[in-house]
Amino acid sequence: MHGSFQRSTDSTGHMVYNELKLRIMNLDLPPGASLSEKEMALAFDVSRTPVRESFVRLAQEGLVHVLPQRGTKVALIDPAYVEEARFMREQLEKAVIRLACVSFPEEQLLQLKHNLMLQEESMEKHDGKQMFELDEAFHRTLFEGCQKLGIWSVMQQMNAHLNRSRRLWLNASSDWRHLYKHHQQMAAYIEAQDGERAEALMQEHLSLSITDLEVLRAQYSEYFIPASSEVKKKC
Amino acid sequence: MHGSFQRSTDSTGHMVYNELKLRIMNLDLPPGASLSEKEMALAFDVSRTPVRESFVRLAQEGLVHVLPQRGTKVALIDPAYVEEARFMREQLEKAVIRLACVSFPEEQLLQLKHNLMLQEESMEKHDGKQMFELDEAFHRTLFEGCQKLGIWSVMQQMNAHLNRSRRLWLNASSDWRHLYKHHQQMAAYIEAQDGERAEALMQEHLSLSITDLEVLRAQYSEYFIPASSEVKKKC
DNA sequence: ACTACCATACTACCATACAAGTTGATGCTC
DNA sequence: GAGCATCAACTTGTATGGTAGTATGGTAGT
Repeated sequence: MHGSFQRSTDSTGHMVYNELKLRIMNLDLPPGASLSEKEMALAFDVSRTPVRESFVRLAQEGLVHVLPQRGTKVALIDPAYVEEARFMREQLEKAVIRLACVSFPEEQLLQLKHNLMLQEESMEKHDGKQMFELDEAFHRTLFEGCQKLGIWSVMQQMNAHLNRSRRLWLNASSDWRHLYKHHQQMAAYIEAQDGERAEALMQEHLSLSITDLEVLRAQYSEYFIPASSEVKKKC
Repeated sequence: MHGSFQRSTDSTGHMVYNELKLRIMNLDLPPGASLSEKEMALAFDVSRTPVRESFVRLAQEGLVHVLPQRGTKVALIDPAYVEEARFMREQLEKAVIRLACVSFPEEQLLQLKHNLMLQEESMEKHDGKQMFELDEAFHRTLFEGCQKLGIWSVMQQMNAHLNRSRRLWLNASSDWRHLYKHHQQMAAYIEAQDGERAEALMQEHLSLSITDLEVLRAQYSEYFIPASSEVKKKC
């Protein structure tokens, strides 16, 4: 899904797409930033065509908004979508970890444990960026072990809003050790096949994702869509 | 999401995209069918550029597969994805109808009842196509009432595989009256705020989606990805 | 009859040129 | 000076030509 099956580095178009997506998710291209086909074409030293292609892809994922004859902007973070994404993850991850507690392949279990080791290292180095990526990888492995990678893929799309706000959150302070302990215990519950406790833990774990959303909205107001109900979302 | 916020009929590219997507979901363009930028450009009497754009969009949604320098084909239905989509819908729709039983706007409730009336009419006319669309609209309204339309949108992407197989199913025989009764009872449970029964009913309702999947696979084998584990999916 | 090879007719990909619309500033009119 | 028209500098949208890679079918050689 999402073209993920195709080599991502094949064509120029895919390279530009991957690069832009990376920058957007890293907030290197902040929400609301103006893009331009021509400008990007110059920066990447390619023609407008592959750049335009990547814009189409990104627009399809809701990461940018193309305003005909007016310009292309990085999509603002929509608080409504952030909550929806959190809700979606909660339901799906609870169901998945329950499956994992019934049966989970050895290979992915080892991968989880290896991931946990790397998380320890990252915490010691206070490497927030890597910690974020390991967190992603951990949850992804859960879906992989349950043969639900397709669901993970489409979830990532809605996560575009949630993850960017989490990215802001980690810039502030984040209690990584707390999340790490959760992950560690999840792996233990899976091995012990304790679905009940695992599901409850997952719910608690994901609740932390947006606890401080209102704080973030106040601090980085220019990155979010105004809550006003009369303002259309397509800005 | 999915560019749904933009006028769908504005540019030539969007028109081509919408038209192709419609034909694919209606199985008018069957799984495995070969497309061609040039051919489509001639058929729609436009240049290759907007056609190419639409291919990129469709590829991003997993509806077509673009093989560089080889051609573009309508994606085969992946049985694994069909099951994943069913699982995903089950989890999310169960959660949503539970929310609906706590609080549900009057406007959407009326919409549900109106939809049910139309379903009766369609059944009398034995109009399977319209019945299918009304079914879609019914479930969509549930999400709308719970302010979870974003989730509905991304779910539609994974549903591309599930819905096409359901489309095959309705070509055979389908017990629409059974599904209608389910829908009717759901509305009743929502009004009575009986979340427990509503969730159970939803689970039963969605289980019917793929009961005969194996039969379909046998009957329309050329539309599905071979189950063989050694064959790569990217064909 | 069979195989290796090569020409041809496709394909998607990229670059470029042109068209159409929006925005904002500038200068003119009142 | 305030307001309006006009124009210039952007933007994305579309059309087209050329390029490289692939599959196919016919042909020459065995």
